[in-house]
Amino acid sequence: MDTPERTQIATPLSKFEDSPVFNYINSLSPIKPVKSVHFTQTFSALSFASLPSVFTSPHVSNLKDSRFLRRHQFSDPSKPELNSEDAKKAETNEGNSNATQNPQTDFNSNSVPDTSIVPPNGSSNLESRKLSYESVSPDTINTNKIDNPSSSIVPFVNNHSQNNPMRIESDIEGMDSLHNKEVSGCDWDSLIDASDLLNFDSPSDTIPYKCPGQTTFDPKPEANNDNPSEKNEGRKGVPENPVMLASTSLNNFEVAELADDMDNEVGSNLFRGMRRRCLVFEMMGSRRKHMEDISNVSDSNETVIPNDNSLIPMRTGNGNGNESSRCILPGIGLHLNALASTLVDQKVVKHESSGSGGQLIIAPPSAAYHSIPSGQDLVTTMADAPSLENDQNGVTVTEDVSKALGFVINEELSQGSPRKKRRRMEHAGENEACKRCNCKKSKCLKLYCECFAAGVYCVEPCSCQECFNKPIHEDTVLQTRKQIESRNPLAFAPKVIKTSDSMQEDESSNTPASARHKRGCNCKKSGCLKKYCECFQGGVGCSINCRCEGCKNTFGRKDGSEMDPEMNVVDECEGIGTDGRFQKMAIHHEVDTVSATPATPSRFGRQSISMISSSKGKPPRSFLAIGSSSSQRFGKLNPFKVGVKTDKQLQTVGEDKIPEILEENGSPISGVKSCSPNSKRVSPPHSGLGQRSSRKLILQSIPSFPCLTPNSKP
DNA sequence: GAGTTTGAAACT
DNA sequence: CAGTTTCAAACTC
Ligand SMILES: [Zn+2]
Ligand SMILES: [Zn+2]
Ligand SMILES: [Zn+2]
Ligand SMILES: [Zn+2]
Ligand SMILES: [Zn+2]
Ligand SMILES: [Zn+2]
Repeated sequence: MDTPERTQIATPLSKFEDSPVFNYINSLSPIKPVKSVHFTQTFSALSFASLPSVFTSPHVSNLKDSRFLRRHQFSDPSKPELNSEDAKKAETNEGNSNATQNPQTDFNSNSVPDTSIVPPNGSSNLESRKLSYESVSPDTINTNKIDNPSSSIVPFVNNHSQNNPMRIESDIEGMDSLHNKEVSGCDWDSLIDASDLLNFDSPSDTIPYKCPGQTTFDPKPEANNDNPSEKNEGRKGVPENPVMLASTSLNNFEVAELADDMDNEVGSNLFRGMRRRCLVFEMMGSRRKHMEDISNVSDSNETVIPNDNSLIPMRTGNGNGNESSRCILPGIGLHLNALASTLVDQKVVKHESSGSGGQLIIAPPSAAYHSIPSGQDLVTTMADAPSLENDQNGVTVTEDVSKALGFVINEELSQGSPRKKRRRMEHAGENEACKRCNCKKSKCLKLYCECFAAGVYCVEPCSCQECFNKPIHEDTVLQTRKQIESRNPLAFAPKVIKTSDSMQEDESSNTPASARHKRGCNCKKSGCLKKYCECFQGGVGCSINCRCEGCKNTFGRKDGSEMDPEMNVVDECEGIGTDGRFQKMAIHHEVDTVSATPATPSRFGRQSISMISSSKGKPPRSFLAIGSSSSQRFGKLNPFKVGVKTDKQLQTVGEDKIPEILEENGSPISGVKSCSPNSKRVSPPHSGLGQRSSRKLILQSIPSFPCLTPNSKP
């Protein structure tokens, strides 16, 4: 797969010089810059390949693979649609409470309808995936102009490359973010580590849509199926908008949560407006983004209105999303919370720092996201979420959103690691991709259950029996969770944490993979070479905490000998994964480096490689960071909004922080606060790296379920 | 898909 | 905390 993809990319690049399309596009759109930017954003993930080349060719090759993977992931994201739907619903609800209904129901319902779409995706071929890729991200742009995926790609790429340089110089901060994002985009790992924003951005922009597992390749189908239909039915320009929306909504959701907890005030009115913007954004597309970015102009309302309209249609169009929804359902979970918190922090920081310049400041992040819009998006997101929550209907909506978020998050995570997700498809990927647990006796109320362990409710794809891990039994679920947490506060914490022991810091360096399993493994017969080993499954080397016998962990033996991540990756991707599934965590220390300088290709590559993904779309398990404030969320919103990562990737969490959180977090708020401090660190724009890293930390910390839970517990 | 292996989770 | 049982995933065929 990789190879082919690369090939394609290469082709595009070469083409793009010729790119009649490019010219054509330029001529078409008055706002060239925007477009270019737009492309960039959208493409960023896709076009990455091209970008990297700009920076440095060497990495590119390595990155490409990962990038490709990412794309797939992105494209996969049929989920976004769901999000979009949710968003729509939310809006609709505001106006009318039709859509809403039951959160649970929504969950299920969504999943069901969605299904139809999914199947196609699942079956979709790699090629189709590719196409979807192109079509998906490009959608915005393509919609009108590019009919052919391949052609569209080329133009994008071209623009991207050209634009990028421009943007960077001009935008400065924004650029950084963007730039980073792009870079990071290329490597999910980096995203994860480095910037929350990045993560969000990429995922949200392109990616976030389907189930993690499924997603791998599905995207295209979605894009294809959805886009066309949507275009015709809903808005044209927006074919992909749904995705965008979805992502946005996700973001919003998170934000909203935070906002609620932290500051509702901030957003209410503004946010609402913002939120619409976001939608518009998505809908409108890149254009606006560009505009804003470049000119910094704030836009406003126009967009919003269209969005609404579009949104509605979108919702309808969700059909596509439906499939994703299935997958998504599973995903919803704690992850969301974690992400949300992260986002919130970021947002907060932004606001504070930026003040009037907010937009500009925001822009950078957004850049990562879309370009400028992102800033708005963020805001909007916040606003949206809150509004939703506030509104009773909102509850339902919220759930939906959360779901979407969860997915997104998942995807992000998964993406990060996943280079190899693609594989998951294998045969039935589609259906199974989403599949989750298969519990027979635990009633999905014990950690045996992957869904429960991941902090997410069981969904349709689950094959569990006598399942109590459903929204209907929220009380029971929460209660059980508390009990388990009381016994082991870290029970729902990510299994893999970033070890900062020796290092610190940012950049420093560190050893390559400084992540490790929180408890270590106890393998006796697997040699830590199979997924039986949680360390291996998490894509991390064994540590001193491991009591394994005959450890041969390719990610690193207890002491130290680390193997080449690549090897693992390769193996994982193809070799190990017979199934195709491998999950790895992405641990990045220095995404910055990467983003900032392509210079460290090798390192970068390795790191990025470090993560891998799993094949199937199973719930993330504990590896993933789960929703942090589950307790609150559970109480307030949905218990399991947790996002599920697609795979089981592990999330790295800052060890230091985790403990703190656990201890401190008496309440979700506290958790947030803790985050905020981090965010502050991050806030310093100038130090792109630093911020990212800090953000990363935040995320990590947040993710841990424990944070929230701890609160509940004495 | 059924059956086996495996190591974590749960229990004692 | 260790030993045992239970459990569902990972793996094998
Ligand atoms: Zn279960
Ligand atoms: Zn389940
Ligand atoms: Zn279940
Ligand atoms: Zn092991
Ligand atoms: Zn180990
Ligand atoms: Zn080991």
